[in-house]
Parts: sequence; C-alpha cells; structure tokens
Amino acid sequence: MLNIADIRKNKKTIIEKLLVKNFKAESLINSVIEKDDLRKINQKNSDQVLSSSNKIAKEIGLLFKSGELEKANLLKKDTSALKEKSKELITTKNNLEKEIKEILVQIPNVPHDSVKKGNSEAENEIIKEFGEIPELAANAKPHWELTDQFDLIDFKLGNKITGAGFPVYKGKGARLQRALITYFLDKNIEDGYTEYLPPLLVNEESGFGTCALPDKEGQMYHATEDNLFLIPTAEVPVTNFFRDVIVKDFPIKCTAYTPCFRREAGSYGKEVRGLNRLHQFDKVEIVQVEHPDKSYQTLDKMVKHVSNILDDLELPYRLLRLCGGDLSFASALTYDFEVYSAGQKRWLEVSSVSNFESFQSNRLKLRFKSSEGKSQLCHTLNGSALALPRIYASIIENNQTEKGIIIPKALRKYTGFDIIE
RNA sequence: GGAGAGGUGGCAGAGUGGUCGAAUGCACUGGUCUUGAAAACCAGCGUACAGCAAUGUACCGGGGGUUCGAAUCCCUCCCUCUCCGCCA
Repeated sequence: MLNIADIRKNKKTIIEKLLVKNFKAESLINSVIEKDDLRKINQKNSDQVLSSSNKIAKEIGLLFKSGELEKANLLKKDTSALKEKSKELITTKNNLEKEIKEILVQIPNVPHDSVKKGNSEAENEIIKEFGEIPELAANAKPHWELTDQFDLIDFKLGNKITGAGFPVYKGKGARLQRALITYFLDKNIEDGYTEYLPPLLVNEESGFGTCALPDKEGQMYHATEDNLFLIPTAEVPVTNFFRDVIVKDFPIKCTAYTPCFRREAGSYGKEVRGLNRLHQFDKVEIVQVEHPDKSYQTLDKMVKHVSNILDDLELPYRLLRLCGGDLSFASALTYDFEVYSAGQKRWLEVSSVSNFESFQSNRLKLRFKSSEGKSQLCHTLNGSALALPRIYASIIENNQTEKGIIIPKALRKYTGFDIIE
C-alpha cells in the first residue's frame, strides 16, 4: 500500500511511473487526495468539538467534587449539541478513512526506474543466460513421461485422493524432492539466512499484510469455518512475523521451506502439464527486511545467491527483469529466473526475486527508528530459493541418459544415490 | 468440545467512573561522578493524525453502547492462558 503522504508529495511522478505498469492511477489518486483533504478538514473540526466537550466534562467533574450540583447540571445541558456534532464528525471520519483505504489498496506499487514498460511476459528483458543448453537424444522425453517411466511421481494417485495438481511423489522420486528441500535450505543457511518452519495456514490480517488479500483472494484456499487461508507462499507467514515490529538491526534474513497452495483458477492446457503448474507444491523461500538505503544492494545479493544455487545444480538458466506489465501488484522490481527444460524445450520460471520497498511495510507497520529518532518504514524483499517442481522437472529432463537419470553432483550427498535407473 | 481466568506502554505490572496517556520497577537514551567501567544520583523516554509552531485530538485486544465524562460499567467479536475431555 502506498503512503498517502508520499502520494501527495509525488503525485505526478507516481502517476507517470504507474503507467509503466499499465495502471492508470490518475483518477484514483485524485479522488484519494480529495478525500484526504476532506479528512483533514473534518479532523480539524472534530478536534475542536471534542476539545470543547472534553473541557466541559472536566469542569463538570470539578463542580461535582466541590458540591456545586446546580452549576454542573446547567453545564450538562450545553453538551447535547456538542455530542451530536461530534458523533456526526466521527462517523464522517470513519467513513472517509474507510474510503481512503479502499482506494489505496487498489493502487499497485510504483515500479523502480529500471523497469521498462511492457504488456506481458513476452516483453520481459533477458539480462543474461548462463550454462549450456544440453543436446539431448532425439527421443528425449518430457518429465511427465520420465516420472512415469522411472516410477517417481504418481499423478493419477494424486487425482484419486485429492484432484489434479496434487502429485504423489514416490520412492526415489520422493527422496529427490526431499533432497532438494534440504539442499536449498542448507545453501540459504550458509548464506546467513535463519531457518524457520512456519504455519501453513494464516489469518486474514496476515494475508492483507503481504498484499495477498484482497488482491489475490480467489487464488488462495480458504478454510471458511475458521477464516484461515492456506499459504500461497512462505512469504506470507514469514513476512508477517514482522507485522507491527520496530526493527533494531538490519538486515533480517529468513528462509523457510513450506508447501504452497494455489487454486490457479483459470489455468489450463499444456502450461499445466505434469509439474509445470500445481495446486500444491514445495518451495524454499528467502525473505529479507532491509534499510531503505540498502534494499537494492540486497536485491542484487539475493539474485546472486539464487544464481549460485542454479550454477551448483548445473542447470542452464536465464535471468530476466520483469517489464511493467508482468510485475506483480506489490513489487517495485522483480527478477525472474528461468531454467531451460530440455525435454519440453522451453524455459520454466523457477524463482522470482523482488523488492517491495515499503509497500508491504506500510501495511505491516514494519518500521525502524531513523538516526533522528523518527519511525520510518522498512523495505521488504523476497525470493524463491527455490521453487521445487520445475527444478525437479528440468533436472530429470536435462539429465536423462540411456542409462537413467543422472543426479547433479551437488545433490548426491542429499539423495544418497547418483542415478535413477 | 466443556469449565474457568485474563488481554494495559519495549518488558513486568498497578489502576474498577472525573487533572489517567496511564503509578511503580526493569530496560533504553543523555548527564553528574570516575583514569575507565560498574554502582549511585539527576533528567528524558509510546504511537498516529492535524498544525510552521504552541498545541489539539485519538489510541489501555477489535467493534458497538451507557454517561456531561470510560482503561474502569454493559453488549459483542477475536485472541491467550489454566483445568477437564478427545487426540498425533
């Protein structure tokens, strides 16, 4: 959520920059400022009215104490008009605040200067490609055939017990998944992140704090009986650790493995085949809380960190800077990592590393004390390090040989085997 | 699920209708003292909004009500803890 004070101060730039996200903010911003003007006037009035009623109440108190009942009763009569007036002003205040918030939650975060305009993922900017795209035999298979052939994942069994998009991992297939989770966590810990194992259900407030609500309401599974939401990413519980917190030391670095649950309403076709898009998948997330002056430096470090992991896994990948149109609601700048999956001959997104600047912090009331003793909003960042299914897919697709699937060296310590036959 | 207790400032913890935005202690910040530190002593120390400021207003889990006046009384919702039941 943008800060109303910032909107007032930088109205023009904000409107311009939001156009990069293809978001026409002008009328919303005008109306929010208009309402904020009204709010200020209203507050001035209500402060005055409340101030006089407070004064009278105090006087009455004193008169009662000194036993001057008649005078007190006389004063009481004066209050009814004030009371009505203040009720009215407070109602107006509440309404205005509500309306202002309703508008503010509709306005996405302002993109960073480096973000280019663009309409869709097709216009994302490829920054660099890494590694060699493997030359596979002509009969190379996509992962959904390999998982079947080597008995690694039973999609049909998942269909039976839950539904499409809920795979059952099996034998070495399950072991590989577990190995990846541990491996990612170890890499993150090595880089200074503290490991957490958070709840998989969050309350409404947490959903709001990271902007999953109301923006992505339909994408989350909702346990209505208890009004809890299944997390779409560990970002939601972990970032909400810091809701209403005044931070003392930067940076704060957290990592967490969690299953992630997404309804993915409206997805279909080839895009969702096999592991490409699931309703439940595993992900290891990294989250940082940073000083505003350092957040972009930190974003670069996080990108570098994810790069290192992919290098280690010997996967060919590319780094993209998302264009305005593909940037998420809350993000100011996002880098995506895509891994080349040779069996499908396509790039698959495996990580998204973002700086939200103070957009989440403003909702979370996540602050620190500046050197002048003023509270200021922190910056929050997060990234996947990494999302499992597509990494899994590309590992088995890219490493398929006539003998079987070769496990990348970095993982063998974790799998306990070096080939799947 | 049943019964009970409770939610107050960074923490602990007082406060049951009127100078209470809130005692006190701890923590923290500055100062005095000291070669330095500790101790002791003195002072400061919540957040938000409006205002150039003085200052005003709001906030004692959330919402609503009673009252001239609510942290304090009433209603309602949420949460936490204890005991019992069930249970990995």
